[in-house]
Amino acid sequence: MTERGAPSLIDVAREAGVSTATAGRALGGYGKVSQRTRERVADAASRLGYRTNGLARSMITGSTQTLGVLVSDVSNPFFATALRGITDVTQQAGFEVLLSNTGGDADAERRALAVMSEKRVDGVIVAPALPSDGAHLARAIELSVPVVQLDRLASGVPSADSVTIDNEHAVAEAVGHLLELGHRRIGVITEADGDIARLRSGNRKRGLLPSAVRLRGYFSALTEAGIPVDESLVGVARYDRESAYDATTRLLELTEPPTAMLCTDNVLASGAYRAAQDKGLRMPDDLSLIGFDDEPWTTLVRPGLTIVEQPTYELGAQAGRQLLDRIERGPGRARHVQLKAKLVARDSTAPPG
Amino acid sequence: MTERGAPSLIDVAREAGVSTATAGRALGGYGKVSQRTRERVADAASRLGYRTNGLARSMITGSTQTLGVLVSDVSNPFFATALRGITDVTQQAGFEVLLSNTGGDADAERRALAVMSEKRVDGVIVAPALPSDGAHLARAIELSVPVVQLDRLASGVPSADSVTIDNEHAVAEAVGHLLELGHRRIGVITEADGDIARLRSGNRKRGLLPSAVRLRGYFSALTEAGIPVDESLVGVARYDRESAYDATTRLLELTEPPTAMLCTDNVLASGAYRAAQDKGLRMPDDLSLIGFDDEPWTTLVRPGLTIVEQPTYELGAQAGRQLLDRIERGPGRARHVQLKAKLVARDSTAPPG
DNA sequence: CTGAAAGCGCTTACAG
DNA sequence: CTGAAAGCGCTTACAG
Repeated sequence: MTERGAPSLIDVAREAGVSTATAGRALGGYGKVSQRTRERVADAASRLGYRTNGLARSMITGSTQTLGVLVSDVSNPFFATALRGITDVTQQAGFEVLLSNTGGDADAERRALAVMSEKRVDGVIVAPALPSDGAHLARAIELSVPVVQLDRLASGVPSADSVTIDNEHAVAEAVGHLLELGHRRIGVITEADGDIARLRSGNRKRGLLPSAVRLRGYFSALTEAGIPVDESLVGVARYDRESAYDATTRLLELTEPPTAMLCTDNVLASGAYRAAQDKGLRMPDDLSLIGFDDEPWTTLVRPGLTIVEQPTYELGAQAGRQLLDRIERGPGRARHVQLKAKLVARDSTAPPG
Repeated sequence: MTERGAPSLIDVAREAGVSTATAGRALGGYGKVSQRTRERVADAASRLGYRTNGLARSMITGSTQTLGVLVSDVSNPFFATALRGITDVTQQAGFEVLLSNTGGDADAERRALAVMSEKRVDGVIVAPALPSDGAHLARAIELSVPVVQLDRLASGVPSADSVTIDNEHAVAEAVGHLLELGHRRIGVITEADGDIARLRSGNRKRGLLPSAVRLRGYFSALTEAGIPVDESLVGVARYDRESAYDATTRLLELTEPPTAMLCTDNVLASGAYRAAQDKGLRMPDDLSLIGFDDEPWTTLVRPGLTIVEQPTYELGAQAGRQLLDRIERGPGRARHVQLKAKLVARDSTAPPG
């Protein structure tokens, strides 16, 4: 947008009768300028309708005051809320946010990261689409673009900061709640793909989607309670409502259906809730259900949904703070912040009927 | 992020044994280069780990391939979904999106617009926080930053394109639906502030928030049906669930309460729905309710909520297309696209009990 | 406090 | 097809 005849610092300097260096200092708030010339320059600038060219400035200062945010889908309430947390914190500090939707596609994420890097963002917050491969993130850090991971940890990026929730603990609490109520056949709806057997045996913290970490939490909570895991109670869905609906229906049609179910995510929970409704089940008598995330609908439905409440906004805000901090301090030992999620018991859970 | 020792085009050129002009042409995909040198330059670039400096490029080409988006709150599902529409269309065309939350504050919007303008965005999509004053938008257009208005029309910006829905028609349909069912005492929950009397008499299309336009639609639909407007049935709320809850409760406690209600927005609708539930009213027998926007919860609750369905994603996508188009074509007569909203009747509306 | 000059890293006419 | 030179609009040492 270098429009025809947009005034430059040269024009302002001439109008004010000073050098461009002085004009720049007066307008940019750096260096020393006398009160008088500052005013004279300001007047000249406003007379000419001068706007600083941020591109030129950034090229010299090495800072664009711009941050990149990479998520799979802003229209997902989880990311929308986290994003609000990010922007509130970073705008406050004078940074703008460049947003990219990856659609959960690792290649799209790589490309977007490259573009942001060419645009010289000062740092990046990313919810890695494919946590198992963080090579592109590691490369960004090498090029001295600070990276903060949000909601999930990629493997192969030892030096990237992160903000996540304690998923294992959160799920343990949820399963514990159901166990206390007396449930023994507890199902789970999850988008975790891949090899369940390996997931059960493994114990790495990185490289997994939250759904997978939560699924593992489910396995270990049951195991610790001495309840053998029944894989027919694991309903794997794609990441959408419809698929969760189908997976739930399948579980409910088992000859020995679960008396309670846990969903590893809010999108899946809404599909599951609907499926239970359509099946004609009364919650919590016929089925206890636990979802994730405290969205408005969870208290609007009857019964109100028992959920694992994530501090979603705070997750984003914290990621923003960490990135600002990292930009200020420069490279260093990675800091991993883990926020607590907590169970909010409502009316969709009760002892098995 | 001009990190120490990041290779520049000069380094690549030297490594490849060509001039920087040639290196630039080979890497940037402009001008003519022979196959052989193109390869040689590409090799040199990858050997050095070269990344184009987009800042320098933009300064010369006059284009940043970046668009600004200004909304009040990304965590509002309406804006989140519209934003997804915007980014899908514009990323596809090679543009990135700079996002700013104004919190509905006109000053914040002005500041954010100024910053984006300094960062030399190629254009801007904005849902004006204060439609009654579009002076800053007009100024942006003068500086040749194309502006597309989303969801609402500011006054004083004759040359800005826009994408909105036909609110008057949408509301007329909703009210018509209730009238057909036999309702005569129809309330409304709205965030429209200001002077209701003036709103009723006026007929300008610009300068109003969607809520206000919808409220006016409600007035005229009733008037056309020969039903006198009862201002005690107009529940004015701030823009949040709690306030909508209170406003709804107030209407329901009238000695002659409405038999049906319309909410001018999804946030307000969720507050109203809850209020009706808490009041112990059975919908639709005791009260018919209509909301806005087809959000997941509206089909999860019982009864399912009758709504005015906006093409939210498409609203954003269309705004994106229009902005791209405007950037390509340059200034010209403003184009105003109006999308249709449609009534989706579900179970929250029925004849008065 | 102020200015002349150099330079950030590219692309663009202009020649060849 | 390729190169030398100018220039985009700023900020930054370096002198004064």
